[in-house]
Amino acid sequence: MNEPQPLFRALADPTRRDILLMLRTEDMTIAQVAENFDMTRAAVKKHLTVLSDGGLITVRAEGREKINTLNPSAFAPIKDWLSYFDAFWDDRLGDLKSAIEKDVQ
Amino acid sequence: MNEPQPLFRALADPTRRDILLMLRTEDMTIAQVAENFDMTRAAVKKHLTVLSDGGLITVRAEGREKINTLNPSAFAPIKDWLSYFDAFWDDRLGDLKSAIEKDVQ
DNA sequence: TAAACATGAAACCCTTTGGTATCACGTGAG
DNA sequence: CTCACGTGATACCAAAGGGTTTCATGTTTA
Repeated sequence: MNEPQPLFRALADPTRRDILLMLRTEDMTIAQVAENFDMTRAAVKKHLTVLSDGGLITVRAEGREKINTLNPSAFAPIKDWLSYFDAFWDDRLGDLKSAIEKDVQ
Repeated sequence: MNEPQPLFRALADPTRRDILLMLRTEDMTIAQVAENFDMTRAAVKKHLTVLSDGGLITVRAEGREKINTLNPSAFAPIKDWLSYFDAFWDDRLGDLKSAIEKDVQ
């Protein structure tokens, strides 16, 4: 449970990763985000939906505009997943240590 | 340069993420990996190719077998990319600090 | 109220992707 | 040498993805 799939999916596209980088410095409307890309507002809106599905952004209405805000805490599951491979490092270092010790004898 | 796209792409599929987790404990042939999934060996081979393109595994021939080995150092670019959002945290905390100080006056 | 504006949503198109089945090829064991 | 075995590669298929166009809806503003 707590499926990280929508999160990994959201990060798999370079346009979406660029959007996230943009949103670090300021919240933006859909139109503002779209200004920075050579594609239609509709296409950008689709990307924003995927980012929202992944929990990476939150959207709030402000009059007729929708303000998109970065939600950096959503990166946690990815960091957690990556940490599985930190343990791997420890194991390998352990193996190396054992091998060396065995070799010394 | 040093495009992380093949890396993000490789991690976007749950089957490929599971393969990586398997390879933490031991190197495996294609057939061995395929035993753990309900799909053909050809399909698994495709996933392994994507993982190799992303630099996440290395493959060596051993007789008529191909041994797939995890390459955990390949995760570095993802960690680097994620660190862009650690800086964001610092910025926001700075903003909060400024807001509080202003509020106190 | 009427018109401009920001967005939502659906239909459609082409490409990519995850999967299959099939056949060819190098390697190992009788 | 033969034949089974592990793999590589290709053609093929259905579904998903990224994009466009078009139209509908709610919100300002003149």
